Amino acid sequence: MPRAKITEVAREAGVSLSTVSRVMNGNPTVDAALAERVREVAARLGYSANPLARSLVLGRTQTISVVVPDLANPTFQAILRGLSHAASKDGYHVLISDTEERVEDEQEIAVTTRRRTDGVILCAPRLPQDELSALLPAIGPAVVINRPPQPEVPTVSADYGVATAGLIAHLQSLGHRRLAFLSGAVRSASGEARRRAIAAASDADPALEVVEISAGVDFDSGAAAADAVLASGATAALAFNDLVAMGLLSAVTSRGVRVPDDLSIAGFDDIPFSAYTSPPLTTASVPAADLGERAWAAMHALLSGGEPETDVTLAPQIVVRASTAPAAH
Amino acid sequence: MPRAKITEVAREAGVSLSTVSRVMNGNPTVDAALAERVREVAARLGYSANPLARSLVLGRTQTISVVVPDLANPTFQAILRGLSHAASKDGYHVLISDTEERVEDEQEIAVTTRRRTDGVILCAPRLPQDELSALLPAIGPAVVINRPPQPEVPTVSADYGVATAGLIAHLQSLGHRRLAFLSGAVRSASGEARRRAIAAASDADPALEVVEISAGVDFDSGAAAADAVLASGATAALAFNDLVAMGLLSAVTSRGVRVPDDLSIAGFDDIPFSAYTSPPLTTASVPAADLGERAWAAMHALLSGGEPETDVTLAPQIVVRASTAPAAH
DNA sequence: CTGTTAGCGCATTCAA
DNA sequence: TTGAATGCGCTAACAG
Repeated sequence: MPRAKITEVAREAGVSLSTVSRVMNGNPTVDAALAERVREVAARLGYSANPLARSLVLGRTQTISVVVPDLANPTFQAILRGLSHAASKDGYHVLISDTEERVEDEQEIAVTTRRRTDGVILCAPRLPQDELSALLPAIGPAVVINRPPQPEVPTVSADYGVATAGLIAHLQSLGHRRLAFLSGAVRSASGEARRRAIAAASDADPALEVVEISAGVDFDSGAAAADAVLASGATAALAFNDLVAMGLLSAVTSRGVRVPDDLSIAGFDDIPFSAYTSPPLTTASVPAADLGERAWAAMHALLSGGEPETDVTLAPQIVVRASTAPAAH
Repeated sequence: MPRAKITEVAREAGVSLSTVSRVMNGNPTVDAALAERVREVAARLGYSANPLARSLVLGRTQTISVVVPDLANPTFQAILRGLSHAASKDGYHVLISDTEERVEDEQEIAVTTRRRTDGVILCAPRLPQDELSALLPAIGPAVVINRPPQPEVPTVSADYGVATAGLIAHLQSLGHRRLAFLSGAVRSASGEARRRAIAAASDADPALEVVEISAGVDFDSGAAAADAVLASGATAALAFNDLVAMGLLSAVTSRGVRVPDDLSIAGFDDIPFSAYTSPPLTTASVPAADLGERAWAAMHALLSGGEPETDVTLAPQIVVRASTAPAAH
């Protein structure tokens, strides 16, 4: 597919290539008739400027990078979808990088991908803060998703703290006093937020007991934690996310434990299927697609010299479904 | 982040920029000692070649485009994941375009994104064949997913025909004689394959009756078709995909119909959640991530002058779970 | 083996 | 208003 170049259009239209360039970029300082002729020729030749050459000379690519830790995770899928949708509405393209949970590669991947784009939107929940701090200046403009506020860099996050508090309050109102918390990824940012909220709730109500059980972030690790949850004597479990909750739900059910009669289970995220488990899952609904959209909005502001909102926080909504019920006495 | 350029490295190392270029590209015709010095300086300055400039001069970007109709669809998510993983292993980046089901924009989106990359992998199940034929030459190298074999262009597909046949055979062996088929997207390629397989099965067994009920491709359209399915008198339903099956399952269950006792339901795809509905869904498991990987393999071959497999077909596997059972007498 | 030169395709000074 | 140069940063002929 040999595409027409600007010189051919210029020659065909009998003008210089600068004139063609001006016309194509809508520069009004071109004689109307001439401009029309150029447009005609360009249309006839199917010409449009080579984006690569344009990128090189203009110093911008109209493309941004999105770095996610795991494309298999429904939450990141939703973030990506919201992001992609919003960016394309503004005429931007999206280059995607899946780090596949290799935290040790995250920095290099981010830096590498950044060189091909105008900025990076980073989902790196497990990257240590000091490394993040070191990375950010190297990849700016950047927007960070689901991390605490960062200096100089806009942040867009769901508030896992209030989500946790809300879920705990819900469980307490149901009479639960002993909770199992399936902590997910070690040292993840949102994990810390959950932990702090739990500590606060414990402080506020001495009758509340929360036993932390370490688990992973996916379905299987939820299932694997079933015995530990059952052994803990908790009447309700707070899972790190819906995937974990579903794994736990599946595993305890197959052990003959009835949910929510014998054990209440709540998750985080409200991924698409959470409404259709049996019983449907009580969860804190994280507006992931919105997160993606807001992240783009911040990036767009950065890219166009505007003032981005610095630290956007979206409050998850507690969605009570059927996996939580009053504590058995 | 002003990055070091090749001229600075050259100056700093006291050599010409071509020497630096040679060293950076591993050209062996450079004196070992000199090369070492250059590498040292490059490392010290944190230099690496600007990919944009490289792309312009080399005529390749090390990036490919993936065009999907809907990023919210688990199947395309899985394809994308497999693709992204495979491509990144080969040092390629992935630019993603979600056409958001706007078939009328698919061609322009594909052409536009193609200009920024070295090729496009196209998921466009609903694009009419004549438009596809017209599009393909304009975006080559291209690989097409889930469409019939195309001239000149490698194709990677799941065989929805054998999947349909397998599911029907399964249902027949269970004693079902009257099936409801929830046809999904009008004029989709895989839809045609399903339809042909149904026709073949009907021809082969006159006792088999299949009533086609038109529905969409998502959960809601499955739910919306519930009444029609129930009214059809079918003892089993074949849904266009798992999403539709789940919608149907949910809706009929809430109407007091027991699945699978009163009605058997089967889907297509085996999306991650299909194993966890209640009852778990019988479905034809489409290896979506593999599809993505194979599509990349074909593209990679195209890009490196190799011979791609022309028409890869992956056979879905019938996964019998609990949503199908013997027909009630 | 190394340096010089010429583009890749375009936007943008600067003159005219 | 238009055209002729210059350069974005790099690779690859071509000489030496």
